[in-house]
Order: sequence, then C-alpha cells, then structure tokens
Amino acid sequence: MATTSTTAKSQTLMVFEAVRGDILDVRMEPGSRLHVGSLVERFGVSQSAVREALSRLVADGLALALNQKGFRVAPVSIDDLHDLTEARIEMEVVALRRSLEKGDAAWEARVLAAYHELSRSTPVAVEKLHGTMLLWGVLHRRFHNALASAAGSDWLERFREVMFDQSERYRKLSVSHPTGPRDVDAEHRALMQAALERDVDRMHQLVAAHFRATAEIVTEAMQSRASAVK
Amino acid sequence: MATTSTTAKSQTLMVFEAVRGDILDVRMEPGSRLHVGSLVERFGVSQSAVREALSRLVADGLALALNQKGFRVAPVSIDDLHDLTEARIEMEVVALRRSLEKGDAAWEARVLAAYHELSRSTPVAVEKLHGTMLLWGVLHRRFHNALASAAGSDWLERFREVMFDQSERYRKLSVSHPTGPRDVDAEHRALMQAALERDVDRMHQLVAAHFRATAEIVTEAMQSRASAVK
DNA sequence: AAATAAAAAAATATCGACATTTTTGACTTT
DNA sequence: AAAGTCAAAAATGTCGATATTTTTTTATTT
Repeated sequence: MATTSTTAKSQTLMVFEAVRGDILDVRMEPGSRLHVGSLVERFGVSQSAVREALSRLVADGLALALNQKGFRVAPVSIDDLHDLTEARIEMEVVALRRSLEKGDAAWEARVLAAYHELSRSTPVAVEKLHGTMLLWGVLHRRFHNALASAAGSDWLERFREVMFDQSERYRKLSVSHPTGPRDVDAEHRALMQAALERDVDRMHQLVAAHFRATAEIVTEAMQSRASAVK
Repeated sequence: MATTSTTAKSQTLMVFEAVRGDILDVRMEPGSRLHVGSLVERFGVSQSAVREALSRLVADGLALALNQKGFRVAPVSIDDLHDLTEARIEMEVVALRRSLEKGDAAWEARVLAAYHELSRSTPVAVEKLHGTMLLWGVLHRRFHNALASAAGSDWLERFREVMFDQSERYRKLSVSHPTGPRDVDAEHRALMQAALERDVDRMHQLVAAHFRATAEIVTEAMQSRASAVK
C-alpha cells in the first residue's frame, strides 16, 4: 500500500497515511477506538508522532477526538451516507459544468484515456480479488478526476477529494454484499460521451444516477448488516 | 465550530482555538513561521499540546507543515482569493437553492431576525472600533447562515463554514484600506427579500455580486500593499 | 441474584529532555 | 566589498516518563 517514498518522511506522516488508509479501506471498524498504545507498538514510534497523526485525521473528518476519552474512527450512518451522496452530486455538477465549459483538446484526450484504462481493467467483471479491486479503485478515481480536471479550482478539487474518499469508504463497506445487476461500465461510457458532447444537463442526470446507485447498494448492505449483527 | 463548553478544555483545544483565532483575525502574518517554543512560552503548556494543535490547523488548511522546517501560517495570494471567491459563490448557491426550496415559516423568521440584528449593528456606518467590528462579523455570519439554514446538509454546512472562515481572513486583510462607496446593508436587504420571495436566480446574482465586491476590495488592498512593503 | 460501591487496571493527556536538522552569523577568500 | 565557508545557536522532530482520568474487575449490600 502507500508506503514511504524516496525522501525520508516524518514519523507523523507515516502513521497518518497508514491509519488513514486503514480507515478509508475499512480495515478498522467505524466507531471503534484508536488506542494510542497499540499504534505505538505497531509502528514502533513515540506517542507524540501517533497523537499528531491522529490529530490531523480529526480535522480531516476521518477520526473523532473525545475529551479525555481518546480517539475513535469516524462513525458511519445511513443518514450521513445520504447527506454525503446528495451533497457530492451537487458539488460534482458544479465542477463538471465548469470543466465542460473550459475543457480543451488535452482535456478530451485525458478523459478518453482514463475511460479506456478503466474499462479495460474489469475485463470479465471479476473483481473479487483484493489486488485488482484496489487497482480498479485507483482507475475509477482517475476517470472521475479526469472529467472534472478542467474546472481549474483548487478549492473545488479539495472538497471533491474529501467526498470521494468518504464515498469510497462507504462503498467498501458493501463489497461482500450481494449486488443486483448493474453495468457500471455503461454508466461510465455514458458519462464520457456526455462530457465530450458538453451536455451539462445529461451529465447532471447521469452523475446523480451513478452516485445514487452506489449509495443504494451500500444502504442495503448497512441495513442487512445492522439487523444481522447484535 | 462552536465547541465551547463549560467543562475544562484540553490544552490542545485551548491552543488550537487561540492560534486559529490569531490566524483568522490576521494577528499573525500569512506565511510567517509558527515557532513551537514561542507558543509553549505564551500558553504555558508542553510541546505536545502545541504540536497537536498545529497539526489540526494543518489539516484545516489554516497552517502548513514543512518537512523538518516547522509550521507556517497558511499564505494568501490574489489567485487563491479569486479561486476561493468563485468556488464559494457556487457552493453558496447550491445551499441557498435547497434552503429556498425547503425553508418553512420558522426559517423565514430566522432570516428576518438575523437581518434585523445585522442592520441595526451598523447604525451610523462607523465600524472603526475593534470591538464593534468583531460584533458585526458575528452578526454577518449569522445572517448568511440563516439564509442557508434550511438546506439541511451537514456536509454543505461544513464546507460553507471553511470557506466563510477563509473569506473573513481575506476581508480582515483590507480593513485599513480606503474603500469606495458601498451600501452593504442594501445588499443584505436585497438578499433577504429575494430569499423570502424564493427567487433563486436573483439570489444567485446578488450573492455573486456581494462576494465579488468584497473580493475586489481585498484584491486592491493586497496589490497596493504588495507594491508598498519591502 | 441484581444492583451498587470500591479497588485495580488500563488508557489518556501532559510534561521535560535529547538527538538532528536548519538557520544564523562570524570569518575567510577572491 | 561580495560571495562562499564553516562553526555556533536555535528550532525541530522524536522519545520515554508521569499524573489524571476512564474503564474494567472485584467485592459488598439489599
């Protein structure tokens, strides 16, 4: 996974990225406690480094800091998922409208290339393997980023990224849930075509359907899980 | 977020809120260094508490952490101000559209009350005193929050708040700059009326003009300051 | 036996100290 | 005198230890 790169990163950054990955990939149960001592042992660093990393996760909305009661993984809920999804649709449309207005030939090339790579990565709709799932996630992100890449706003990009991360976390909650028939590739192809045709209204429809379809599946998974456990 | 509480706050939170206030109120020069040692002395707490507080500011976008070179106050630039302003207009319109759709009688009452308090707080357009300026800032924020308060999305609210804070910081950069004639109260009254009439398109126009007018003044102040200093 | 209270254990928030790295400032060289 | 060099000073990132608070376990009472 996201390990250290060429330059020597600070201990804080290392822990930050590792725990962040654990939370986003749902290797840590939402709402569960983040024991400082355990992380100190696991990463072989001091408490300071761990606490600083956790503090940054708090501000990012991935962890909670309860007064005198330590840190917890940010919880999930169906209400939050719904709110997140609808807000994300609005935000995405804002970025896409701009991108479709300002996108040049290079942008079109980026969109085409990203779609091509994404569609090739799921050749026979077999994504059960852990490795290929991760790869697909990266290409999926790249495709959606390509669509919005001509918007040219650091602020919109930043918020989009936060919401994408959160959405991915919810999506991973439902990986083992039995899913109905869905042609995700067709959805992406339609998005690509509408983008190249600069059809903002169609784009809005497609994005809303695309995001809501995923949210629907996750909601079902959460409901069935809630009634099964405890 | 109003995390005020009667119980004893942690040292980290105390430092976090204090430094956050210093940055947002421009008592600390953008881009300047945040010495851990100085803050330890000033607040009488340990390095851990200070570093944790600064780490949270980093994730909030109010400070920067440079590898092995300590923390700095987040810099400002005319480009960033422009980006921020345009992104904020889009975001605000999204929230306002929802709010105007869903707003009920209680919402109308909130908007009216907030406008009334705001308009009364600048009786003779004399806002030079530091104390009243701060008060006006609170009422100003309250008014804009009231307008969007029926949107009912925690995520939109969170992003709006981040952008409001950032915009306020820029505004405070220009408090001593000579400003042309501007009837801010009239702008707010127009916003209130358009809101109560549920006129989304008008609202969009007014919000864009309102935000851009402030950004224009700040840009001038930054330009004249850049050519004067150093 | 259930509920309550006290004691033990664990975990947290905070602190001061240390090794490394960066910055500062005096000194030398062209 | 300007530029480069090198040692002193300051600041950073990291660490282990300690006092408080929370959680768990054990004992007591109704």
